[in-house]
Amino acid sequence: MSPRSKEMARKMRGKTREAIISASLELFAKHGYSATTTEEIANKARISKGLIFTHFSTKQDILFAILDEEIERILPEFFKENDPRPAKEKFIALVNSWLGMIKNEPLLVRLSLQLNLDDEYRKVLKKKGIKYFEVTFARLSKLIEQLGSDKPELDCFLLMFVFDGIVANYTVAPELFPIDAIMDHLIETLLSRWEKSNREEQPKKMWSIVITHDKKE
Amino acid sequence: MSPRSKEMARKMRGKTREAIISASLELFAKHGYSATTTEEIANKARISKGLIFTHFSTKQDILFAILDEEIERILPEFFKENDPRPAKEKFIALVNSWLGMIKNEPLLVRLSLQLNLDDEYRKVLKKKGIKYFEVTFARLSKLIEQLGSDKPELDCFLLMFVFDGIVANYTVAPELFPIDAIMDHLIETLLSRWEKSNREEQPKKMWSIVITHDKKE
Amino acid sequence: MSPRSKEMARKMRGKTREAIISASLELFAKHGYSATTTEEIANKARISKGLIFTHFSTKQDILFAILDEEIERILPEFFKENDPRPAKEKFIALVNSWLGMIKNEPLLVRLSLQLNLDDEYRKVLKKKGIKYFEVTFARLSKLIEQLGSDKPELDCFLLMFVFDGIVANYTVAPELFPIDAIMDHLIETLLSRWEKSNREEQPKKMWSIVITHDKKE
Amino acid sequence: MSPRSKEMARKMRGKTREAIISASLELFAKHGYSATTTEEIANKARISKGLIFTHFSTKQDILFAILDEEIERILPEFFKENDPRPAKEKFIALVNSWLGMIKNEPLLVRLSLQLNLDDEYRKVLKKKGIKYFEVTFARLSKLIEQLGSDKPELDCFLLMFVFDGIVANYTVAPELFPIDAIMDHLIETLLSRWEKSNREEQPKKMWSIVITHDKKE
DNA sequence: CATGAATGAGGATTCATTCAT
DNA sequence: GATGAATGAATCCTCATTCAT
Repeated sequence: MSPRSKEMARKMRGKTREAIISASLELFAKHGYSATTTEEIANKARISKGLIFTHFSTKQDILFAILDEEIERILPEFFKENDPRPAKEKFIALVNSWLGMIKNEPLLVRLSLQLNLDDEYRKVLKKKGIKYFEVTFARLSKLIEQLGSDKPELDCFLLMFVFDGIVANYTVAPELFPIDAIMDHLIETLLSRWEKSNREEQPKKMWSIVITHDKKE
Repeated sequence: MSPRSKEMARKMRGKTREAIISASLELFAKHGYSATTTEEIANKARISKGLIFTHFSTKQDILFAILDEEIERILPEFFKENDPRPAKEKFIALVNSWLGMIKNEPLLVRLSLQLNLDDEYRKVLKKKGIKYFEVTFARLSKLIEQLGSDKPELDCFLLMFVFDGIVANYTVAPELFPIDAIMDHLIETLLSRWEKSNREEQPKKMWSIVITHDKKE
Repeated sequence: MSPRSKEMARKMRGKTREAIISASLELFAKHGYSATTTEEIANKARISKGLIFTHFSTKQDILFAILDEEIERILPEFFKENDPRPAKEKFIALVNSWLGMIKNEPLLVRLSLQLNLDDEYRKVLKKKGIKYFEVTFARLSKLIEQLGSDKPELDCFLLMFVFDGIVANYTVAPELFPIDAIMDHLIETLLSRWEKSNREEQPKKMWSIVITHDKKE
Repeated sequence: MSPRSKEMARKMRGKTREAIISASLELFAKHGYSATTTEEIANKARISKGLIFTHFSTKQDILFAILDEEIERILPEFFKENDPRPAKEKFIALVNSWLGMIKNEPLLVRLSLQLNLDDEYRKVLKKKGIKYFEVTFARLSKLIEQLGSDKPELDCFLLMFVFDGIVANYTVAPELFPIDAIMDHLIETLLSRWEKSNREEQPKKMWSIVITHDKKE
């Protein structure tokens, strides 16, 4: 008799929206954004194709919503300022939260990595995530410096590469990579080096890159 | 047709084929396989759309040809057996050749990483590259062990993650990442640790992962 | 439900119905029937989309209701029989009421003209308005004859063309066309000619159509 | 063996383009732009749906091409300057060419009239046809003045209304309207009036518009 | 071999209409 | 009656692939 209450309607919309985003995230992450069809999204979300477009005006908008909302949801963790703990604890906490993010949101980080490999979407990603990256890099390298590294920026790049490597491998086949042990091992290696590097001489350069041939074009 | 013109034709075909593969590789690597159209390939290769299909029966065949032929072209380097040099030299050579591959064939490794992130193509990739991965992993971890690592497999994973991280970043924006210095730094760190690890006690575990919340669904 | 509330309901229904018809008429007339969506109608009528379909079973039914009810509302004026006034007064009254209709119901006549230009809807229109047209034509040409025209049918066509021309122009940009002056001028011209044509000789044919080229197809 | 010659290819494209434009013109004119589907166009043009979009990037582009190219093709006739003939001949020639246009290009003028009734497309039409209208109006009213009319602008409007009325009726049912006779009659009426108006007094105003009721809203 | 016009299945998006509340 | 979420057929448009030349 009475119309569906506003409250109810809003709840329905929210639920559907969630379903679309969740289905899209999984499909985008696993099959790629371009290769995912709106029909697949509708099927996975168990809704009709048309309903998608009452929530998002284009397929691309779903992607942007994921980036905006989901990444927003993930990031705050990295921005805790005024952490009073000693550098080492903060460093370990940061690494932990990073690794935790990969474990908790494998689809999101997998999608991010994919988009980062795409000339078109890397720009979008950069715009949305730029502060995150810069702040993280700045904070992390400062922490590393406080921990005794003589080359904090190189160590910082190294960590970030390792994280991307983990994303590239663990998120697609978690059972194959003992990432906790690997990270344990890396962190121990780094911390022990940094502790020593205060007292010790750096070793000489022991190797160098040899480019065997140049890529024609 | 005289034999000569037949040969000419083959050479032309070879050239066209090369052009298609080269154009496709670049486009696939930069915009993704799905997002690349055959028209874009034809334009970049400066041929007509139809000609593509006298060389490849489907778009997917171009991708497979890239994987088969190009990856084949890159890999042999890693399979030199019976290298008489000492372990450290061999290790450094291997790392070098790996890094060289990234620098020489950024498009190829970028594409490989992309495909690895795709549920469908990862299988294809695995089929084609499986021996490469296993052999490399086995050989590398053995080398690492010989160099004194007490956890050669973890170190090996670490190195492979770093390489994927380099691919994920350097191949899309080479100017931003001083990968030589970073690798230098990593190798030094590892080698110096391995050298010491024979004599020294391992540090206690200093950290651990804490998963803050589980992903619903 | 008490009779009173039933009546209320009918009144409400009537109001909603009116709102739908009024909104539809404006949108159909300005953007075309096909280009108008039910959502636009609902928005303009300030009701929900679903409510439209408790009053009309299809979008086309709204159009038919407009044609049936609104045109019905407009037409009776033209059918006053037994008007005892002299022919000239009746003629002027008819022209006046016609012009008044264009001014009072620009949307309705604009929509009618549009539908008349559409092969599919012209039939519908014809069915609904056929008597109107025939009766008007018959009556008007008879009046014109009484006023002294030697070619009452041609004059009648002429008048009807002018009216359509007015609809085609005035209803979309009323500020640009001084239709009163134009009609004044036309009526004077016609009346003065008819008055004279009783006494005078008709002029010879002074011109003729030359079709310069036929449309290929 | 050899590829289709450029010449040949261009001819094919041109033919297909013509077919699309011709089919679209007919369908747009008869069923309306919005109500015409690309599938109908393809069917009528006897081509596949996809081929349409190698010639026009959107359905709207077909419409614009029709307006640009076809109207361009029709108009020059009206712009012959420096016609040395006397005013009356020029006037009759202009009316003739106008009527000829309606007879030769009924679809085009019918479509134009339709678009003129649409708020959105009237703007487009105005932009494309603006000079045509202004120039025609200016020239025609000047001619009419030379022919002795004391109200050349009103007569000019009148003529243009009649033409729109002809378009609105003749183009949809040519068999019903003896437009040659009607125009004959109109032109005679006008010419004879203009000839007399030099000598005679104007008749008094014999009628006036009475608006019976104002449109609500 | 080479071209590019042509095809048609498939993908994104729209929209009249239905339905649970 | 009233709402607006939901549906799915229809529509516009894309693109891998074919084919006549």
